[in-house]
Amino acid sequence: MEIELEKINPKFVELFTQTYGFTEAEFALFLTYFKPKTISKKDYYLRAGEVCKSKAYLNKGCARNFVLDDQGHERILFFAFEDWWLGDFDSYYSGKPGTNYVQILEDSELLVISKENFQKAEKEIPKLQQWYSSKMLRSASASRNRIEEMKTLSAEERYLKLMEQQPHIFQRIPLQYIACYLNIEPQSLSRIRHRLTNKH
Amino acid sequence: MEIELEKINPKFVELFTQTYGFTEAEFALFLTYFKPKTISKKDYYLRAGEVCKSKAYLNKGCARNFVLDDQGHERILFFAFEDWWLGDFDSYYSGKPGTNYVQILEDSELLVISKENFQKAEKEIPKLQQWYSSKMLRSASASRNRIEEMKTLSAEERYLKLMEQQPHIFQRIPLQYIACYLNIEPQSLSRIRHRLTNKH
DNA sequence: CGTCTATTTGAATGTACTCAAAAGCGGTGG
DNA sequence: CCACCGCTTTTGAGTACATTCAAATAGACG
Repeated sequence: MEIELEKINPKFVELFTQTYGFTEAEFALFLTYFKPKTISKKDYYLRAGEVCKSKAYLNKGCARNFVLDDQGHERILFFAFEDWWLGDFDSYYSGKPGTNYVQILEDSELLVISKENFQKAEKEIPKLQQWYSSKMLRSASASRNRIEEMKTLSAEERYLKLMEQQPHIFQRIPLQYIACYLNIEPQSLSRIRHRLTNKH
Repeated sequence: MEIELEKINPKFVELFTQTYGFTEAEFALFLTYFKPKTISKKDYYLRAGEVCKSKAYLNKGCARNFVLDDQGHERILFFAFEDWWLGDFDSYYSGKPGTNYVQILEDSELLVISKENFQKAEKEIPKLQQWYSSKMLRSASASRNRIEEMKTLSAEERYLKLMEQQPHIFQRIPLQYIACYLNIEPQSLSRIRHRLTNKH
């Protein structure tokens, strides 16, 4: 199955051709390693217990990445939108069954590249390594920042910060999931929102 | 200044010669890039605002890595002991001034390697890259796990988990710092400990 | 011994929680 | 188009955990 260039998010093309300087030939080769895949709302790209054997570029749609805690409650680690990559980092690199669920929240289009194909691509296009080691760095750095936020901020402050930094989330994600992401009970989030709107 | 092999933590030697298969010559070369440094209790290896231009192996002693939050309160990210590496990851890789303080808690011996020397070493000993990309992975993974803990566990549970997983910390680190690390007020930690000892 | 810091104890407060139920919203089928 | 069902969000009441402010006690160091 061929991937049609017109249907690909321009950011994808830009990332590899501009930022990482792929030649046209390299980019075309790189693309051949991907397979398009569509997943419907509420279905899963990945479940805990599975080994994550591919990276998936989220071309269109959105998803949530969560784990289950000891009591079986969902804990949302992050939401993914267009131009994000889906997967379970730890499982992908360790080759062991992972703990992450990736559930699709809107009918989505993915570009999936298997681990084998990615490794081939890496050998043929060494620039690829720069891309993912910088991605790794940013991911580690983002994790550290999120720890800080969870430790430092009150529920209300976490809500306000999210509103300020990623207001688009509120356009597409149900409040209950946002509450879970912020580690607030849905009832409490509702009260916080009530309090804030009545303040002014 | 030469580094005396006998004074180096055997784990350091083992890591590079065994785990990463450095030849004797490679290891000897690698060592020449390091400079020993001693820092006294309460002094700093690194302060916020400085650019982190080196990696430091903590050969002996211990340290705490912290940042200041918006209100100027210290937030301890982790403690470092023998066989850890000190620095500000983000600043090191970005080349920009960092946010981390690294304060020495016991008179310590470091082996310091500058960014330039490390880059030289990388070129001469390609195996080195494997080492730090796997270090990066583990660090990112550890960060994600800590997010989970902070979100999921109560103050008492966080305390008990630390007691179970890293009891040695309590031998060397003042309770106030442990409280800060666990994101608990020192008074609350004291009460938790009181409650738990009286339970039995 | 005196000073400074760390730890403990006391009392009052508040934030976010739990349990419970009502209201709102969206989709489906009659 | 309306009625019903399921799911999301809001509202209410009571509770618990950890906090703050304040002060006492204990420990470390010169």
